[in-house]
Formats: sequence, C-alpha cells, structure tokens
Amino acid sequence: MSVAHAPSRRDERRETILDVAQACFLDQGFAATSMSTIAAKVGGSKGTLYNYFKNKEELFAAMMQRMCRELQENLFDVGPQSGDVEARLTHFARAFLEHLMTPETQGVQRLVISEVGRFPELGQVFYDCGPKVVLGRIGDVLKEMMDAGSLRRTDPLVAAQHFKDMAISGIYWERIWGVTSDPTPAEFDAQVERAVETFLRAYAP
Amino acid sequence: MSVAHAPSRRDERRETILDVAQACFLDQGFAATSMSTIAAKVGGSKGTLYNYFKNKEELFAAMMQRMCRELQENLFDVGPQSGDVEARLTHFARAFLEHLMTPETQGVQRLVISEVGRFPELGQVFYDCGPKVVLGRIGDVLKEMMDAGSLRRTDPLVAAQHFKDMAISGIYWERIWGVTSDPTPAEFDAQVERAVETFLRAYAP
DNA sequence: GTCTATATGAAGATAGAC
DNA sequence: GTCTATCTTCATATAGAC
Repeated sequence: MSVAHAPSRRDERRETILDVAQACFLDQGFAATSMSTIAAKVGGSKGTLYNYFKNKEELFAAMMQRMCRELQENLFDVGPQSGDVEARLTHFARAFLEHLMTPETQGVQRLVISEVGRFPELGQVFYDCGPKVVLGRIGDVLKEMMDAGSLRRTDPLVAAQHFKDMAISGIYWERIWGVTSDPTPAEFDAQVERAVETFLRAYAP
Repeated sequence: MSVAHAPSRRDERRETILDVAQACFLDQGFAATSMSTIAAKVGGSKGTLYNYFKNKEELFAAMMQRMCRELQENLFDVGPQSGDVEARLTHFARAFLEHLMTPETQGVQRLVISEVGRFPELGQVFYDCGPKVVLGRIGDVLKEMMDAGSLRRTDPLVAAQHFKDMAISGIYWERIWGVTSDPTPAEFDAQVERAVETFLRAYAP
C-alpha cells in the first residue's frame, strides 16, 4: 500500500526528468531521443539519469503511464449537462475534435502507434486509460439521451463510436497523415455541424 | 521521358533490395533498421547497398513510393457494379475494413505516422496515392447512387468519409492502438452490418 | 546522489582490392 | 559492381571520485 506523500526533493527531480523526457520523446520518438540529450536538457548528467531509471525503456514506460493518466484527467472536465440534444452533441463533437488536434494528443498517439511493436503492453495501457474511457463517457451521455427519448434506443457504445468517428473524420485523418495544410475555422465548423446532423438523422427516435 | 524497359539484372537486384528493405522497415521502423541488417538479408554487402542508394533516407523514400503505388493498385480491383444498394455498400465496407486490417496496410500506416516528422513530404505522398484515391472512389460510387435516386443528394466526399469512418470504426482503432485481442468473425460482421445500416438511415433519400 | 570520464558496442558511410 | 576491411561518430551504460 502506498500513501500520498508530500513531494520530496527526489520526487521533484524525478518529475523534472519525466517532463524533459516527455518533451523529447514526443518531439523525436523513442529511438531518436538519446539519454545524453535528456540529461543535458535536465541540466544534470547521465549518471544521475541512471540513478532514477534503470534504463531507457523504463524511463519511457514511466513517462507514458504518467501521460496517459494526465490525458484521462483532462478530458471532458466540463460540458453542458442540459439543453437541447443538438447543442450538447455539438459541444461534445467540437471539444473532442479540438482535443485530438492538439500537439500533445497527436504526439502521444504517434508515439503509441510507433512503439507498440517494441512495447506490446503500451497499446493496452493507452487504450484503457484513453480511448476506452472517452468512448465510455460519450456512451453514457448518449444512453441518457436514449432514456429521455431524445435518441433511438440502441447499443450506446456503438453509437458513441459512430459519433466519435464522424466528429473527427477528415480533419483528424489529414493531420495524423501529416498533410501539411491546416483546416480553416470554417472547415472545422462545417465538419462538426455535418457530423452532428448526420448522427441525428441516423439515431433520431 | 522514360520508357518501360525489360528489367535488367540491375533492376532486379534493386527490386530485391527494396523488398528486403520494405520487410525490415515495416517490421522494425526506420531508426531500428540498420543498413547492415538489410545488406545481410539481401545476401550482399553494405558497399553494394550504397551503390544503389545514396544513403538510408533515399532507400527509405524509394521503398515508400513503391509501396504507395502498389497499395493504390490493389484497392478496389473488383466489386459488384450493380445490385441493390445495401449489398453493394456492404461489399465495400467489408473489403475496406479487411484491407485496413492486413499487416502490410497496418505497417505502412504505422511507418507514415511514425516518420512523417522526419520526412515531411512523406505524408502528402502517402495521402495522395492512398486515402485520397480511396475516398474519391467511394465518393464516385455514392454519387452514382445519388444520381440513381438511391441515396439522398449531398456532398459525396463527405458521405464517403462518414461511410469509411463507420466501416472501420472500433475494430480498426483497436488494432492500430495495438490492443492485442483479435476481433471474432462475428464482431467483424456485426460492425460492417451496423455501419451500412447506420449509413443508410442517415443517407436514405 | 551527483558528477566526470570512459568502456563498449553498433551504427552509417567510405576506401580500395578484385 | 561487388566484396572485405575500416573509419568515424554517437549511442547506452558503467566506474569511481567527491
């Protein structure tokens, strides 16, 4: 059993190392990030790094676990609990697409997709505390709407997937493929609107 | 202007090198694949490798371009040109999901997502001869159906994206995240069926 | 615990014989 | 064109002084 401690000086330095490692891994990937670089950016030496983490893999794993926890916490912290269905869904679709377009989210997704071959358990860890949680929450909201008679009754998890898929659609895919052109705000709005409209056509009572 | 030649002995060896490089890059990623390993698997020496390709980056780029061309060719080579709408859409959804689940397709997508930071033009090349072509073809089919009065008239490209998104949905995402459990044939069927059903609800005339 | 210095190995790339 | 042998660089990881 572990207890929440006041952070010691050691804990703080550990967090600093993880901060730097996170920035480097997100920016360069696992293989291209060297322990020397991390040590230099921390302002310490490689010897110190190896005092805190047995090797590069362990440092990477610790960093990924922390990132997964943080991303989980920061999702869907707010949102209208009432109002008409279309407005609520539009809010969710927009928030979700915006979240997936941030450099942090893109970076962690790239990292998972790149390194899951080297760290087989990484994918499951990420999925369980990322996409799975998000889909569950969207599903909960949709289930409420079904119970209230605002949506046709059906498997809420499948509906949540369809909703998420159409919300992110083209704009997300172009970015993850590295297509350089940025979407305009108008394109962003149009995609969200079309996603909600299409979803409601399919899932109206 | 280049002309199609009968393949010389040099061309054949070049193809062999690309075959080996492709297998290694797909399996290990760019950074973890060494020129020494490729040379060994080709059965030659590193000196020979550098005779055919100036450096590792150029070899990688040549391999990616070839893969993009091949994947483009192998997509949608067959498919029912007539029949009822639901059957045709089911065929497309199934073919598309199956295609995206193959190790080759998963591998090239992982590679693009991983390395697009290092090779900025890679994403655009891949997108133009992969996803863009596929979406265009689905859009063409949907437009035909709209013209025939089988579907509600609307932007065919957006409809194609929604169709594609729901066809691949959960099963594709779980695999790309590296979730280890494989989908059962029943889950596969159910997803395709639900995708077509939902699409038709939203896009029926 | 933290540092400097270094051991050890492997990578990309090249030189030069055949 | 292809090989063997090698150069150079840079990575992970460790040893040992303070």
